[in-house]
Amino acid sequence: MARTKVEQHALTRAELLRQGRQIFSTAGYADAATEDIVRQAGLTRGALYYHFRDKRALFEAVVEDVAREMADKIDAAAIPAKSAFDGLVLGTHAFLDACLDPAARRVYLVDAPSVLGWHRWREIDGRHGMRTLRVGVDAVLAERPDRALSPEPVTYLLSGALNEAAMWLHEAKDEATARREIDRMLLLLFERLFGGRRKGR
Amino acid sequence: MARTKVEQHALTRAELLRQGRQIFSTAGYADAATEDIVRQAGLTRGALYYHFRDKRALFEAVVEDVAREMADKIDAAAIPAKSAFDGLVLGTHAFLDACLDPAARRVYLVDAPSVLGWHRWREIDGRHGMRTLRVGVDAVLAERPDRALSPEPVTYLLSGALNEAAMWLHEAKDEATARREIDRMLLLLFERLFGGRRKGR
DNA sequence: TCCTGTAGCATACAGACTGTATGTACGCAT
DNA sequence: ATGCGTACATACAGTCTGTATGCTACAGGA
Repeated sequence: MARTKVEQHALTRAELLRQGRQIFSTAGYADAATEDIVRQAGLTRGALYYHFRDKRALFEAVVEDVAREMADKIDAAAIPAKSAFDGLVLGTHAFLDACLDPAARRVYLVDAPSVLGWHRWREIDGRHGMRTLRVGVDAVLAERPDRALSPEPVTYLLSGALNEAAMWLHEAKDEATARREIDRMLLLLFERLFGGRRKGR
Repeated sequence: MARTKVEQHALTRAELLRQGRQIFSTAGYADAATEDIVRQAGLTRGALYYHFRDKRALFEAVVEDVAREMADKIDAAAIPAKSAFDGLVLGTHAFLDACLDPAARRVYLVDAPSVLGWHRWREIDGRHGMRTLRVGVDAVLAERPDRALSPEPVTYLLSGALNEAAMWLHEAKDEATARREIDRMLLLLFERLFGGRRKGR
C-alpha cells in the first residue's frame, strides 16, 4: 500500500502505454479517441496530457515499445544460430512471428509511417527492426564475402520485402500454407542473393 | 461560354481531385483541411460533399488517380524492352521515376495504407502498380522457367523492396549516387533471383 | 510535527474540423 | 412558362484535441 509518487508515476505511464497500444491496434490512430484510452486506464485525459505532450507523443512511445520488443525477440531468436546465414533465417522467422501481434502490423507497419512521418519512422526502425536486419546482413557478408553487394541497399530492400511479407501473411486464406510458402521463398531469395552454397549449407 | 451542366460536373470534380491531390501531398491526409482544398478550387465544402461521400472518398479517388498514372507510366516504359527481363528492369526504373512525384510517395506509399486500411490499399495496388510488377515477373518466368519460384510471393516481396527503395531514395544526401546504387543493386537482385544467365542454372 | 510547495491528476473551456441538413439558383425538359 | 432536379452555398450540430485552471495528497525542510 501507499505507493510512493515515483512508483505511481511509472505505473500510470505504463498503463497509458498499455491501453494506448490496445486501442491504437484495434481502432487505428485516427479513430482512437484519447477519451477511450484514458477511460480503459481508469483515468482522465488530464493524466494523459500530463505524461505526454500530445496524442502523437503517446503514439510514438507505443511505437518505440513495439519496435523494441520486436528487436529483442529477433535478437534472441538469432543467438542459437550455427552460422550467420542461419542467424538471418532465424531472425526473419522471429520477425514474421512477432507480426502475429496486431500492434506490430497496424501500429508499427501501417500507421507509424503516416502518423510520425516516414523520416521519423525510418529513424526509429533503424534503431530496432532494421538494425537487427543490418547486423544479420553484415554477418552473412562477413561469412560469404561478396564485393558486388552493398550492405545498406541490400538491407532496406530486404526490409521492405519482409514488411510486405508480414502484412501479406494475414491476408491469406490458409495462413499456415502461406507461411510455409513465404519461408521457402525467403530462404530461396537469401540463398540466391548471397550465393547459393558456401562451404556447404 | 455557358458550359453545360454535365461538363461543369466533370470540371468541378476534376478540380477537387487536383487540389485534393496537391494538399494531401504536402500536408498529409490528417492535416489536410477540406476547407483548404475547396478554397484552392474556388468552391465551398458543399461542393465537395456533393461530389464525394466524405473526405476519405475524395482521398481514395486521388489514390486511384495516382495509382493509375503510375501504372500507365510503367506499362509504357516496358514496351520497348528487348526481353521480359529488360521489361522488368525498365518497369522498375519507371516506377522509381514516378516516385519523384511527392504524391506518389506521401499519398500512395505512406498515407494510403493507413487511411484506407491495408486491405483496401492492397486491392487498389493490385489493380495497378503490383499488377504491372506481376506481369513483369510472369513474363520473366516464362522466359526463364524456374519451378522453385512462385510468382505470387516473389511479386509482393519485390513490391515491398521496390516501395522501400523509392522512399529511401529521397532520404539520401546525394540522390544521383543513391539512384545509381539502387539501380545496380536491383539489377543484381533480379539477376541472381531469376538466374544469372539465360535458361542456365 | 507542522507547514508549504509541488507532483499528479481531474475538471472546465475554447478552437478546429467533419459531416449533415437546409437553402437556392440555374439549366433543361415539357 | 413552368415545374423539377442538379450543382452548388450556407448554416448548424457533434466530436475531438489541446490548454488552462482547480484540487488534493504526499514529500521534504524547519
